Amino acid sequence: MPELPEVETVVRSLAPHLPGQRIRNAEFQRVRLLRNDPDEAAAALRGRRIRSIERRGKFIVMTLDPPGYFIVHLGMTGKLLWNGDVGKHTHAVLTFDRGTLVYTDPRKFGRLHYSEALPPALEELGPEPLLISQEQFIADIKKRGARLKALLLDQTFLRGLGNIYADEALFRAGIHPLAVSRRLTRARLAGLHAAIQQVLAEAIAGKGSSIADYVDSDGQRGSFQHQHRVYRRTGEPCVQCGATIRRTLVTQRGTHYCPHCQKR
DNA sequence: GACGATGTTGGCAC
DNA sequence: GGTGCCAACATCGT
Repeated sequence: MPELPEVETVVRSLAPHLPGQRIRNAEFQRVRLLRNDPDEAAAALRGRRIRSIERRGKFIVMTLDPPGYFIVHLGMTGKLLWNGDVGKHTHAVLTFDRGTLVYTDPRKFGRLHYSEALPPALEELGPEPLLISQEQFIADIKKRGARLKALLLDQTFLRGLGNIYADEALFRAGIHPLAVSRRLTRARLAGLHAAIQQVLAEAIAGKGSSIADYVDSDGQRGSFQHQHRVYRRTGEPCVQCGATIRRTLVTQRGTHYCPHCQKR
């Protein structure tokens, strides 16, 4: 479900509620997505305060006081709901003085993790796409020989892009998803850098894309799905040239592109 | 009812 | 070390 713009939206919707609040109680189901023992995680969280909540790539990091981290990754179908309903797919509930934080995830691809230190997966993330300079971005890509879309999805290369925004950025830059990274010209890579930053900024402004069930912590859907130019538009006309949008597979992921606007 | 698709990523093979 | 494939899971559309 959630890529950078969706996770950013969830974090922004939680920021007014969480910082400063003390965790009165924590309850976890015994499910694979919790990295800890449920009882140990609950015991570790009880009594601690949330000092801050921030996004790192697609991870949500809550810094605690006394020190520690509670880390959430929403996977494909994870939701963090403020005062949300507890249901069949609820795996965790944190109770505060002034509300509850409910984690729900039907497919269980998400991750919940209490940790004393920042886990390696977070340390190994690549740069933030909204912060990386054009020069650095071009230099990094020039070192790699992967197909460009696979590289954009690699979180250790760049943090935060997923299937939707990789397709949308490649379309805006006019680059074929199977293009070999190091063979692209500097000019085209400069265009890709700009396209990534534009599409992410616009998607954040639209509060993310709600394809099926994505919502922020207040249960609000995003609107950016209405601005998608290629993602899930297979068979429809290209908004730029009218050619028929195609779908193929790259790294087992559905990949949408315009065969006329995105030359290899 | 079966089959294939779905916003992710980590582990394994080459 | 870089790259690519598959599995983990539930649900929905054809």
